[in-house]
Amino acid sequence: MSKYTDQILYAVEMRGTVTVLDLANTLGVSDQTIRRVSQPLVDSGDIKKVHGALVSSRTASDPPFMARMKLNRDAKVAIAKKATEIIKDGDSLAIDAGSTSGFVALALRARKDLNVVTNSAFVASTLAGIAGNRVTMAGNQLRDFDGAAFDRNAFEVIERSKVDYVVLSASIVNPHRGFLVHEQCEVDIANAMFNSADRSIMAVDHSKFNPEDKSPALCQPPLRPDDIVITDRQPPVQFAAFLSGLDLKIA
Amino acid sequence: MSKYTDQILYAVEMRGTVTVLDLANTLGVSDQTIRRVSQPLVDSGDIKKVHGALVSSRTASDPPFMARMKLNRDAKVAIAKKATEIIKDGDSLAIDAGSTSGFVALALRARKDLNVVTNSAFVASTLAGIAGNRVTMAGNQLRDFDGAAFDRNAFEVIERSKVDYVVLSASIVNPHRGFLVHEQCEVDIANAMFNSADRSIMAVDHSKFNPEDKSPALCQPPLRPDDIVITDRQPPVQFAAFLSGLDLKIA
DNA sequence: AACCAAATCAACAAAAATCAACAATTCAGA
DNA sequence: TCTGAATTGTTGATTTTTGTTGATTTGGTT
Repeated sequence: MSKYTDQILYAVEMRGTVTVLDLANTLGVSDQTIRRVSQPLVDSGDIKKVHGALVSSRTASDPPFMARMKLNRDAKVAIAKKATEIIKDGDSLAIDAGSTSGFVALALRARKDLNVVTNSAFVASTLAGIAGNRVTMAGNQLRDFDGAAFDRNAFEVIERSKVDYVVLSASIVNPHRGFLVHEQCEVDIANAMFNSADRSIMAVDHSKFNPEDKSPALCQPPLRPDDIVITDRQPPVQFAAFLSGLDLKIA
Repeated sequence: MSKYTDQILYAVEMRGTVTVLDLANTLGVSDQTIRRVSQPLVDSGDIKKVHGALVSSRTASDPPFMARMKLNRDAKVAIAKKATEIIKDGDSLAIDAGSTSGFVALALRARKDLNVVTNSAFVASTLAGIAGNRVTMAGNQLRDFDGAAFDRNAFEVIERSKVDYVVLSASIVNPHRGFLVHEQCEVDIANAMFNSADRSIMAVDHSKFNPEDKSPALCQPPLRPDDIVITDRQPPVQFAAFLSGLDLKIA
């Protein structure tokens, strides 16, 4: 039993399977430590081990929300880690329902005493597990494919909140139109969160920076000066003007 | 017993695990003091100690959510599987926030087009991922250790629902008093769900059938004739009278 | 079969946590 | 004010854990 045991068990149960390197990254320790600490868990049959990863010894047929989170996983993990360097214990924050935000929520399990309001059931259940956190789920009716709520209750709850940070995500970044998503309801929630927050953190991986992309999309609220943009690679030069004045962090 | 004992106990119970240095920091004393003061607590078994941290050793009646998910896992998996034989695609159901219910939710990922209302963020995010499901999260304010909601919104949402089945769980089964849980708010939610449902499914593993257990507890709503009880072993003979008239299924 | 990259393992050095002993501090009661 | 018990911080020795390095194994590919 080590101080990492609980977190390893949680990650394995939650995701069905986690690579050793992934765990090492999120817990901020070396891969060797993960191997050492997980050895007793494997011996006692709590979890199983395959080459490269730890897997839940439960019936191996339930990769929940995380399955969809495979895309650009490394980039998102890095971005999420960066976000935890900004957010401190005890901070209050709103988190949207994007997949990158899901990784931020997982990484934020390393923080404590957080005040969280989110419209994503995944984010809510991820962070509610940490004793000391106060988590508020905004909304009742969940969208089927990602468990996010966009009903009236969601807006009411968000609008009566006041938070230090809002963590937002985007599907596309366009040098002229800004951060874009596909659904109006997502923009509306983002706006409500944005207005409740002192400062915004926009988390987008490099694949979203596509100057050519002309697909129809809707604009997220324009960021304020000194709002934070976290990404995993230096964005193309076309975005220089658009990003000037923002606090760009490369994970 | 020192002036810090309460604070240490509180911190450990709240957070599940706290590093010694962390505690020293927040209490404004040296690490050595924390070790000295926590030593008697460790000796008396109130908390446990690992290298670098103190961890909660809460007894089986009230462990953190994820720990409970490990307890009697095989039994719960079997029970959950049985539940999926009763519940068909397209059914509507309410699910409470017990740990056995968490397994039922995982097993129900094999069903589709379900209408689900639950006050557990874990259950909600588990089932929201399935295309075709309509999932409603009842409640906004989540309890920290298991992500369950018991606020007014939870009751409002449940009370305006109408479902085929309610999946309930219990902490103890007593031959005279019935199915018991520890918190009044859990009973209240169970009652609300019970009243919204045509038929109840009570999911309890064999370890809960303890005729001796006298620990204080509150009664779940009394089941109606032909309501279903799923468990993993034939209950002791003392329960025969209590279970008569119910539809007992052994997984 | 041979090859490569990634993962694992073993072993040692570095870092962190623990423990024991002692000095400094607090504070109640004479 | 003084005394002595109890508590706390500090120091250095000891133990445990962790990171790193390099050799070895594994899984997959040509």
